[in-house]
Amino acid sequence: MNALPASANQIMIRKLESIVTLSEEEKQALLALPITLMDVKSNHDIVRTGEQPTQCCLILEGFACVYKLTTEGKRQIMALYVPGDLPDLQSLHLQVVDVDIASISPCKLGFIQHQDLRDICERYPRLTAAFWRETLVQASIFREWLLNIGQREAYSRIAHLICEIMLRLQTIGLVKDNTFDMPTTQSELADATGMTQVHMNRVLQALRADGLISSAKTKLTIPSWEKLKLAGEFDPLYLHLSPSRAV
Amino acid sequence: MNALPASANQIMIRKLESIVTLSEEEKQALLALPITLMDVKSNHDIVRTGEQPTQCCLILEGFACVYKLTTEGKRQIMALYVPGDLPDLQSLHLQVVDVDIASISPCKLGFIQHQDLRDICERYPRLTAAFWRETLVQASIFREWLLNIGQREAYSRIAHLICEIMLRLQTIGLVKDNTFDMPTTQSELADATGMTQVHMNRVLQALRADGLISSAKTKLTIPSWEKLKLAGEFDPLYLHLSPSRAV
DNA sequence: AAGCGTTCATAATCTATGTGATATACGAGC
DNA sequence: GCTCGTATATCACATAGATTATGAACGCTT
Repeated sequence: MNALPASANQIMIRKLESIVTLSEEEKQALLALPITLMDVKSNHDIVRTGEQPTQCCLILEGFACVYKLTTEGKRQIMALYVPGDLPDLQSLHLQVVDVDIASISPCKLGFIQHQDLRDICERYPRLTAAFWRETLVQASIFREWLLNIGQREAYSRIAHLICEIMLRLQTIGLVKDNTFDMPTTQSELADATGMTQVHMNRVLQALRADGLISSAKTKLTIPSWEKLKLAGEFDPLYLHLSPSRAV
Repeated sequence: MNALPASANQIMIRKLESIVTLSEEEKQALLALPITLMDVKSNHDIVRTGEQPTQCCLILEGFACVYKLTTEGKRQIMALYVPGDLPDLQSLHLQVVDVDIASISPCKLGFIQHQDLRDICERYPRLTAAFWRETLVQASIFREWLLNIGQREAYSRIAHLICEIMLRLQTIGLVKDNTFDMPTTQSELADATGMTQVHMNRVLQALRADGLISSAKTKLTIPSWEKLKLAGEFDPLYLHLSPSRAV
């Protein structure tokens, strides 16, 4: 654990402002929130099923995910988390964690004590609403993933997922020239979309062949947002972004 | 809309008590909450995408669901709601509804004004936590459904869904002799599990042949909870029931 | 009691996706 | 520059589940 730079709080503020409006006073309060930093390697378990955390995790750099395993060892990734996200905000009110949360790339994390969050929420009721709203948006994303996995075929399913990640990265300023860092393996994308790595590979190639995506190392470029959006039937309403951020 | 009987509030209290503990004072406050009653027929839209409700819906009798449609008209049911549930509690903090909510059987509904909920939450902060927690449990159920649809084969997928419904009905006292009312069509179950009605019919017959379920009209009987639980890999942790309710 | 809509059941055929195996490319450390 | 581990790419083949259709059973409504 290192010393505390101001930027961790600012990343959280920027994220919250993508879904709510904050007053100057509320921002000041958030800026004063103590955040403990930690670096983790790729594929590092951050929170495990059954734990009862006393703090929440904030992603500052890198990608993380929540997943569950079936008894046969199949893994479902239920969400991908990008900088600004609070993957286990739920633990503030659900004592026992029922999922595993892990990094899928090297990550810089921040940890915020539950007690500090409770205090700040008590003093600024609109922050309660803000954090609550954040958990509701997460739930909304789960719903959309259910639609995606349950009803869409592989091709548009992947297109939809890429649209979502791009838009979420955009709101925190991590997209430049339609290009962003996507440090996910095909295996992880497969586990996130309920398909096999082999099929993921096949379909990614189809998407490349159709000019919907192009990649170099972990950088992903979207030549035509409109075309990808169409292929993925993507409607960003479910992300509940502030009016200024909606696409 | 009819007159207000006391039972609507009590159903909500019973539901909340399955996931949190309430003080006498908090229960009194909930009992005083004005709830407007309404009866709706089967397959009636309760809330539609794009609406901005000023009230929340409470299921008192019957089953409801949230769903979304793809552009090709395929429907994914993302959740089933039973008496005690608040299907659109999210609308308290997400202005625009991004799903459709509909009854799937004749329902008795209660409506609670957002403002009344906000007032009661302000006066009793632990009720804020209770309602927030309820939305977090809903999110947890979405996550489990993702695992179910993404990774489990049809047979255990259906077994899992039936386990969940039975347990949720049990917490509000709607199961007697391992039997409960399940007014869902095979088509709706298919849409909830990401499969076709034809295949749902096949697999339901397999479950019956294996003695895991038996049905008469809309009544469903579970001869052996343990066997069904095993078939569905069912672990109720994700429902976050109060210790006394956990199975 | 005839007619109509809905649900359930069943069959034949088809296809998107899974399985398992292997090869190749890439990167990190020695 | 080699070695090992991990990620990507391919292939041949298998199958769970989709699709399309049709008939029977069961209320409702007229």
